[in-house]
Amino acid sequence: MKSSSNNCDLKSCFVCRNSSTGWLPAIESNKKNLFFKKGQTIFEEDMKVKGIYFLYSGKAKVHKLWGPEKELILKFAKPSDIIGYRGLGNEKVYPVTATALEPVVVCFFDLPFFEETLKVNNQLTYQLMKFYANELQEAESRMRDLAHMDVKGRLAQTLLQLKKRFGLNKEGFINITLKRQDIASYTGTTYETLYRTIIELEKDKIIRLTGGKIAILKEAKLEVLNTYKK
Amino acid sequence: MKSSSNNCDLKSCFVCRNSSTGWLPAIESNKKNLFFKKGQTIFEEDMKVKGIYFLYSGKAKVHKLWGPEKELILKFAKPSDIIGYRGLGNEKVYPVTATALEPVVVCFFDLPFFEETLKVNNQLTYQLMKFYANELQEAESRMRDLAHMDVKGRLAQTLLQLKKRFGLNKEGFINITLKRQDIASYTGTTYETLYRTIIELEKDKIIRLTGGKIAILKEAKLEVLNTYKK
DNA sequence: ACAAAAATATGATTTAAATCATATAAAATG
DNA sequence: CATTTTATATGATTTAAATCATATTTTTGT
Repeated sequence: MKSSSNNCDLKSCFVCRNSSTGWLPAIESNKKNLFFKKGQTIFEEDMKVKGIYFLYSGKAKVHKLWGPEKELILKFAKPSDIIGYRGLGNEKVYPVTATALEPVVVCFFDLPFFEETLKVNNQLTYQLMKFYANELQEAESRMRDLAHMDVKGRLAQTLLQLKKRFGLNKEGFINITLKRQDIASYTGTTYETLYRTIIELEKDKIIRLTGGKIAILKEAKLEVLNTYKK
Repeated sequence: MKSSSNNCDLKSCFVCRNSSTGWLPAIESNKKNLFFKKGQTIFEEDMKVKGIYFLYSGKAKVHKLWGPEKELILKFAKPSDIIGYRGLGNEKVYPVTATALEPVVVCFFDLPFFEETLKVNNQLTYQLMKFYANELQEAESRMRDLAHMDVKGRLAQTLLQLKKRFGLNKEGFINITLKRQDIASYTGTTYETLYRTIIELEKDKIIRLTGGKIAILKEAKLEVLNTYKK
């Protein structure tokens, strides 16, 4: 993990977009750019919160552990996403781990500076509140789905969300490469069950799998799977 | 549902506690007290957001539907709790339903007034942001548990949370009366499975069940059940 | 380039929990 | 108060998904 400070453009991330122009120099001089390679931990569950991170380039996963060998992935993050914000509640430790899925550059603000920034940028606080409200709604929807929807439906949802979030490349494949295990951990199932289910979707020509990439062939069918039925 | 306007004390709810004293008269003249009887819907999933509610007296459940006959209960609310705040994101419809579990009085602010209140009370916005951050952490923990913890562990957690949230009465029973179905819907399981599991805890003398009330006899055992094991 | 480690691929088996079915008790309602 | 509705209680059966086991392919580190 190297460190530098001239990288982020002061335009794209959540803080920069929602702070007053007068505050940008303060951001400029307080931000730190950090570099992580694939597989490296950006911050870790139960560690003391040091600050807040913004993804500048690369992709990462935000996950919660369950015992030594299970996890639930909460979020796949892409450039300009906030990560570490979950640590802003009353607890002073991160409730999640963030791991780089590819080489990653983040923009980091330590907690004192970030709290200062919130204090002098009410608009930022307001937007952050709204952001949390949306995240909460999403989390609660997924809670309901984990409780009641079957794996196939949840996998359909995962694929639709990935498409929405990461878009498609020129060949029409979803623009992120994930291990099967990570897809399983996001969907809330085991590797084996995920494997069988995804193969089933492929056999039914609803999706196409090539070299770790996924293309959605029949989006409408995924939408149906993702809905209450019977 | 009757309506009045002199009921809430301008002290206990989240908005009153976090607004400047100068703003209290505005709150006074804009709040509406609404009355609901047991079983009545306070607001409903997919309905246009009208405003934000604070429980003044009584208890309520906040739940999300799954098809016509399943649901997941997200929250049991008690006096001074905010409900309806989940509607503050980008969507203009409530993502959840709120239903009175007993006779309920709520304090209601319409959305324009509430947004105005946020604008002139930065401290309130900041506290609300923190509140959301905590709710999000809780929701994500429960997500992980729904994905990986068994019903017995989740029931243990439910009971511990209910105790923490509603306290005990003089006889040492948790201060809320719930139908088995509601406990099941909160725990994320079916009535039958909940029934068998709760009876098992009773047989093991970990809890005591009398007249719809629940007493925790061996809290430590519930804590253990609620943890990763094996 | 090669060994070791990680990821994928699948079949077989087990298990937790959902579903189905039905009886009884308690509560709400005209 | 009688009746309909709602909640509780339990046994039997089915099913989805986890677990176990193992072979093959692909990556990665040295």
